Amino acid sequence: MTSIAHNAHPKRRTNEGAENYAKAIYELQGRGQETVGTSAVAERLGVTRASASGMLKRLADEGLLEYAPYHGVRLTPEGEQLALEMIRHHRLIELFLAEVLGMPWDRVHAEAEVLEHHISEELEELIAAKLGQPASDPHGDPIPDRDLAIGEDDSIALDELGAGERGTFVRVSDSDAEMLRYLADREIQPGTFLEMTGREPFGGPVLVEIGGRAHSLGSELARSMRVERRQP
Amino acid sequence: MTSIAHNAHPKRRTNEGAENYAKAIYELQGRGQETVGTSAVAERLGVTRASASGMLKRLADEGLLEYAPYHGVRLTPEGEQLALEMIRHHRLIELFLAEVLGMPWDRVHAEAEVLEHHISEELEELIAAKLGQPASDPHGDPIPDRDLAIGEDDSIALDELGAGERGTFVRVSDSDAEMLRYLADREIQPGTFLEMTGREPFGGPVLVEIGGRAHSLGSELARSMRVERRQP
DNA sequence: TCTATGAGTTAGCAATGCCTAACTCTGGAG
DNA sequence: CTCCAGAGTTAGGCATTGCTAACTCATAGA
Repeated sequence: MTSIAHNAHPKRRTNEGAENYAKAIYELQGRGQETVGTSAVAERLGVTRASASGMLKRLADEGLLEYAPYHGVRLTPEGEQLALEMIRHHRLIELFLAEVLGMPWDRVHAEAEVLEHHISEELEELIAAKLGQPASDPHGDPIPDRDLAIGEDDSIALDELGAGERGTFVRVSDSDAEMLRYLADREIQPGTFLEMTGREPFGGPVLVEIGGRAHSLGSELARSMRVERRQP
Repeated sequence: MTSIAHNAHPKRRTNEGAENYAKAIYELQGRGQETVGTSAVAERLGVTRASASGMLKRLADEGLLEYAPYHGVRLTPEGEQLALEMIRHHRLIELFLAEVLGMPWDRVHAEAEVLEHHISEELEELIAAKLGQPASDPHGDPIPDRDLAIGEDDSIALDELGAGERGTFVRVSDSDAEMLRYLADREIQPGTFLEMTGREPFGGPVLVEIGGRAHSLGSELARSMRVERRQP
């Protein structure tokens, strides 16, 4: 008699907490080797400092990060692998939802944020295959490959581009749906060439020309958009 | 300043427990109005009786089921809605994985079991649209429609078919991967016509003819396969 | 150097959901 | 009608992950 529990969830050890923290820390760490503070992690994840502090301590015990009390954390190689795995899931899912199911650009992030923790390795591979092993998601963010290698990012904020300089818009944060809708409405997508024509002072908008049309982009937006400088 | 926590998970109150219990009870209740026992629920979900007992009490407090201590539970209309919502998710996901991503028949169940709790209403609708609002999943199970109405099931177990009777194989439980592989190997799928030619006594195999070929199917399998009797 | 302030931590509690151990109830055999 | 076996429940834990309240630490300004 091979009676099997119909809906048995084998060893569903919920790694979701660790996965979210690892991803948040990875994104906050940036290129540098700087440590990340408890408050920054807490704000990013929308929890209190106390909650983050407790969690960071636990994740350090698990070997996912180096933790110097009162002095911040840094991911260990294992922690970084975990973060990259989640980022790969997230971006593959975003692209899949947009390409295959036609979900609007500004809504894929929220869906991917949940699903990234629940797809199997097999499904990840099927999605990647369906999309032809893509190198970047619909927002222009690079997708780590199967071995979790990720291209170096030499982009700068649009904000940092000098007047008269040209560049290619490469990506934008995927987490602000309003910003994404604004850009989509103006047909500004990753890959677009642009020229910085000038800027208003005192936090005023940035003036760019894209495809022959002049746009005036708010300073907050100009800080979120990443561009690759084009040498003249 | 509309600073937003990047990865904030709004009100992620984990309904997953309730969803799994509701689904299990729905499936155990069958057509009838009989109540379902604590042990049956516990076995189905692979938890102890004590765990199930506590959970049933809590779900009753939440209005998902009627609970008479020592006398079993029955879903309330709200509980049934919840169960049907999960069943719709589950079966749409199974079909989607098989049709769109080419995942093998015997592996879609496990993946759907997890994902069913995590897709948004919007994604559910996009999947249903992509599949053309399908009426049944790859195992032949009916999919509740958008309003959660589900076709009445007048199928019987293959086991109950008399010798010489004919029928259409309509579905099989999706939860035993080995059984599914066995059937797939023999090209026996929902929709196939068959004729019961006889059976061995004392729990022996059932003899059926399918597409001109004779098959001898184990009694456990014959109890899991559902057929619609064909009037001569 | 001293201290206030903000960053960080600890303590104690809550909700979910599972466990084992020990109890009680129900219903059928005698 | 009684009693017992098995079904069901309660009690007491543990792990996860969040919270508030109250504490400590680090450091920059005076």
